[in-house]
Amino acid sequence: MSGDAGLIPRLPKGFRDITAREILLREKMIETLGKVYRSFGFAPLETPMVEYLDNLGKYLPESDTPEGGVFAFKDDSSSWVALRYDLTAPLARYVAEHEKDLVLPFRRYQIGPVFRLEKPGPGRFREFYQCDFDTVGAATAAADAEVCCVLAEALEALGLAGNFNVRVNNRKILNGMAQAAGLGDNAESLDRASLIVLRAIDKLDRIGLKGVIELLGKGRKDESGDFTPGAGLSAEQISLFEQYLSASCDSRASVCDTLEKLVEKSATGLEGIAELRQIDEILTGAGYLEDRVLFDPMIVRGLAYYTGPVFEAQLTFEIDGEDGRLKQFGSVAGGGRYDSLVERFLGRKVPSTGASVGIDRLLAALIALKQFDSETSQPPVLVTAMDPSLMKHYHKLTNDLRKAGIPTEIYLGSGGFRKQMKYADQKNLPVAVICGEDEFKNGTVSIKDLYLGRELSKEIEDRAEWAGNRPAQMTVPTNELVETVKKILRNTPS
RNA sequence: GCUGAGGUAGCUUAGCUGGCUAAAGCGCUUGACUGUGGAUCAAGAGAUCAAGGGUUCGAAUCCCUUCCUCAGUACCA
Repeated sequence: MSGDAGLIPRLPKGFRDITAREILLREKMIETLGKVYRSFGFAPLETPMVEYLDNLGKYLPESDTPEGGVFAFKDDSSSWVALRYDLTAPLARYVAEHEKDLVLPFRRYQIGPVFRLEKPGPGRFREFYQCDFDTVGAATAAADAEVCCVLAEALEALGLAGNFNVRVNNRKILNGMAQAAGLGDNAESLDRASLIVLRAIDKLDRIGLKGVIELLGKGRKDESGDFTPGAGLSAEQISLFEQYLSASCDSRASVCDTLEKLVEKSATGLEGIAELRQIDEILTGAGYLEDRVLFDPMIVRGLAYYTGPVFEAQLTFEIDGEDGRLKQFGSVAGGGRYDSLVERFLGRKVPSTGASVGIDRLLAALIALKQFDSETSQPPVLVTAMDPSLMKHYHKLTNDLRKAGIPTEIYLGSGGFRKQMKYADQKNLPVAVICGEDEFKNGTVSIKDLYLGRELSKEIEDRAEWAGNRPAQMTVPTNELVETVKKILRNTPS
């Protein structure tokens, strides 16, 4: 808020700076996820952050201006380009463009930032990381089942075993319900009422059964007084959906049985059930039981391009929010089958399925679980610069430590020795190496264990004892520097 | 997008029925301590009270506009 030069430094809305600790944790996560993806045969791919707007499918039909939700601009030839808003649309472009060279089914994973021009919220930013994996050109339920396996393995590799479940539903069943209720009999495009119904079901966990039923009927007014118009269904139609909504997710088989009765009049719906049964069979055979993968009729997942099974991974624990309230993490990954995405380019369907892990929320969860806490990188040892004329020597000491694999920095700031110690303390460094005139003359260095010193200071009241007796400090011959520092670091909890 | 609540030193806040030089804690700088972090003590720096306009003799305080933040809600590939 100062801006003395008249220019106010500020970050664009919805973006954030990410600092060391989080970056290191994220890199570790990415490494883990990549390893799991590769173990299933997915190969990494990188596409650029920018694509032509029409390739992403985000343009307004009448004008050539972009639809909301994307960062778009014109390039030097006045073509509209946009920052990618997910990794699936670029994949479709890639597959269509290199169709002839690819061996199908094509498996790839991609990890990187995506951008959405939306209202940011807590934990929701306009730039965030996605870790996608997809299988392109595989139409069978085996490919869908595998997506569930990858998600389960990925979350377990991150140390979340027992703290998550993967939930599966099928868009064909949802569409079948709409048909059974006499809403839209068009399996491809949904009418207005069906849209509202699907959105309402998606909100079940947030607004409750009552809220959903209000949305199926006339509409719903929320706490803030805002009114959302409903689908305007008849009492009869609503009661059909009520049965759907009260379906629990016991065993996968029983979910299929329950839903089958509700959609028995819809061919699409029955198709969806059949697919789920196949997925169940494969998962069960492969040892992915209900403790890891559930069938959940309430999963809807956006409304865009999904054509079959849809997936969502949820964390099942809660943590204390800053305000003391319990906070749920909710969905950390999602995906589904999309058989029509490549069709825009090639004119024929290319059956594809996959999912995306949202790194940022997962990272927050892992931090909350203290999963990674002690594994951040080693903070550096500080070589202090007491006597400027010995700078050469300090660089030599620094180098010796660095060559021994110990991260080491040399003090480069201004100010006296006292300030240097304070610097080391404030940065929470573990060790300070001290070499003044005296040490240098004797061919020694002094090494201070700052961690131990911090502990000792709790007992010491007296300044003379603290400063004068040099607690937690030892002087050794210069050639013992590396060994001594190593020994101290071994005993320092990080 | 809609509804509501807010923006006062780096941070957390007080002041808000208009009235001395806008207050405190934490943090920061310096010294006591000329080669030693913490603790203690002392001194100091730091705020166009979010921005712009209006009412008034006088505005952090009242009114309008914009921006930003927070909560809920809508949309969301």
